[in-house]
Amino acid sequence: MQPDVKKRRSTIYDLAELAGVSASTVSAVLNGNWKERRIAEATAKKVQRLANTHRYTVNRQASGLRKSRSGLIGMIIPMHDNRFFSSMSQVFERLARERHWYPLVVSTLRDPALELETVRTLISYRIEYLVVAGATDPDSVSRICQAHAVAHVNVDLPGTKATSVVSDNYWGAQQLTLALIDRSRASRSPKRNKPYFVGGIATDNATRRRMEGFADAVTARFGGVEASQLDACGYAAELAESAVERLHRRSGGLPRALFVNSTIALEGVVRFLKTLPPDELAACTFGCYDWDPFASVLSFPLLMVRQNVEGLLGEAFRIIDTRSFDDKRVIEIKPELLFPSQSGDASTTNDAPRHAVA
Amino acid sequence: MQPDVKKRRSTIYDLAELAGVSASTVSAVLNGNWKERRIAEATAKKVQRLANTHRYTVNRQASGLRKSRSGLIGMIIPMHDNRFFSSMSQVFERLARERHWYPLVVSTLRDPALELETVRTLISYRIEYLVVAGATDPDSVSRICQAHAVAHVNVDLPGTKATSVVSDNYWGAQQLTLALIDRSRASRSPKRNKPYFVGGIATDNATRRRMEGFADAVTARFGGVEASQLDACGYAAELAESAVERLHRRSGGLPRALFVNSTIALEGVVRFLKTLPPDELAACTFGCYDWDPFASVLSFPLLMVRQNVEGLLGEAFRIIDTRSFDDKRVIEIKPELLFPSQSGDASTTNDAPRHAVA
DNA sequence: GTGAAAGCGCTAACAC
DNA sequence: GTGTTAGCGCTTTCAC
Repeated sequence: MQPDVKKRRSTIYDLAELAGVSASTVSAVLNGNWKERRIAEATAKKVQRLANTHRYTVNRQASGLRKSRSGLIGMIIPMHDNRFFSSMSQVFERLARERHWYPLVVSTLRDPALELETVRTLISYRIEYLVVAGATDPDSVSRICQAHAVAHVNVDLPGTKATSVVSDNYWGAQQLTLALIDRSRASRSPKRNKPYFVGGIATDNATRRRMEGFADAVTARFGGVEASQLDACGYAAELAESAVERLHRRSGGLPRALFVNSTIALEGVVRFLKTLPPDELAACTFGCYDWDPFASVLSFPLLMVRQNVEGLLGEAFRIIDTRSFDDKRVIEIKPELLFPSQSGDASTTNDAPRHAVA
Repeated sequence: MQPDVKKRRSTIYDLAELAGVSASTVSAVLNGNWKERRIAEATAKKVQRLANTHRYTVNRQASGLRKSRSGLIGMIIPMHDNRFFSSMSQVFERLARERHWYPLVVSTLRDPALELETVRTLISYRIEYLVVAGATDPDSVSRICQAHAVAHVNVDLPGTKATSVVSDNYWGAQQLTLALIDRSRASRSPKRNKPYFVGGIATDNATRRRMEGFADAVTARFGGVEASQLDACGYAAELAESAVERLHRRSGGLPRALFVNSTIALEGVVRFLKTLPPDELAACTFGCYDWDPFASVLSFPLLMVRQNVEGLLGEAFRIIDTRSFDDKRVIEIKPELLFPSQSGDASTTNDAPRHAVA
């Protein structure tokens, strides 16, 4: 098939024979510990030269087996095709490489069975650490890892059987809400003179914490909050679209401030807003608990909250570095609040479609 | 550290001892080939039970070493944090799993040195196949792979030393341009009565092919095209922003149709468009050679081209499946043209921020 | 119907 | 300054 292929990949034995030395000498040279073994520089040079010309690469299956170390660190995520998790992958790789570990990122599609199977396979490849990000069932993953003595950390979604690092959703929602209120203009209509929250699922931990942050911020500014101000209508764009349409109809206009609980919900909201006359939008201040570079070029100003991916994974690696796996604490990392002027800043760094550049 | 850990992971020898059989029997049972070996059903059952209770998992470093097979298939991409490549990862994983290969996706940050080092490391883990996606230097990667007899395919950016699968940029640009023209309204001003192309870098293969497609489509409809209609101003949003601003000033308004060469350029274009009165936008038909769900909720209709990720990788796997690595052909895959109504369809499936769901 | 033994490629303790 | 040797955990051939 492939041209120029050598029948067999060369091994340290091949090199040893060619160099007229033993395999252990070759091994020492190639592992860089030949000085301790006080191998002659000439021998070392000769072996290195041979390794280069014969394009030798160590077989890490073999060396890993021998050393009972693989050099691998794994991370499972629900999916690659998502802004948040793909930036997790990017940061994870960097942090792993800084530590001379080889990063393995695999998605599990929010399928509990695939999640466990994937973890088992990663373990069978003898990963040394595992980051469990956004898992549907972190505790089952923990059970498997514990049975195989694999150190691990939960990220984004907490579990009870390992240390977890999650976003501080309460704080983020509170800050976003306060900023929205402080930038909004009062309305003469009492129904419209208050902020509203839309999107998400009330039984989700994250949505619940955000609703709490929202409610507390509203109470701090207005002395109270009503149930009708929060509509955890689900994440789908269509649901958010009709939720805001309903709100608009009920209140006779847009409220003074609107807290949208995700970019996907925001898509629906924007679809509805497009049906309104532009000056109506000016009466309302908009915020989104999520970040998207494109959202910053919408026709109205938008406050956004961006999860602190560096912070989340930085903390996860700190736990790994210091081996404090068994605190079983939940560590919260504050997200960032982005104001309209800065919301698009980061977009230039990542999405340039240089993939099609020759 | 971790609680409940057993000091040593169990091996087939442990199971063999517990079951009172030999390691080879255990191996046969766990590999599912005990019927051929005519091992007693009772023995098999007993071994399987023991394997379960002791949470045995095969050591794939060891079995891979012995079988000289790893079960691993690798893919390198420039980065995870990008719509196109993250969806490549997603599709790649699915296609690999369908074939019972374990997928390894690693990013190389468009760093030629990291690219080669990553490939070498993947090879040292004994991947059996490699998909080289969007590489800066595919031919150097090919040389390494060939030296180690690793079968591989280029995707997105072509090379000369292995079969390549790329997007049909010419066709996509041509279709987008024709659709733009046919949906646009004539302008009384001659300067404005023609389509313009903005964004990208003229020396990039992809941009060049798109410019050719654009030019041919314009020529087909208008009988000719002028150099001033194409401005490969670069990918950055700011560059596209000022390019369109310039065009607008020069022509005394927007042209009848505008072809924007990437979503990042589109961001800049939108930023400029926001400075115009809304009715000016109605005079122009907009298209973007790239896809983003958020772009579909902009205040004006937008045609988009989406790369056919399934098609690209489907073809790459077909090449692997049929072992036709050495055609060294460049296979072109047609992208999809999305009209305003359908442009947002796919957004609901992927980006739901369920990552923060408990 | 099952076991013994060799060996995949490498590392590291020990020998000299 | 370098070689010998054992063994990591597994698969597979051959033996009985």
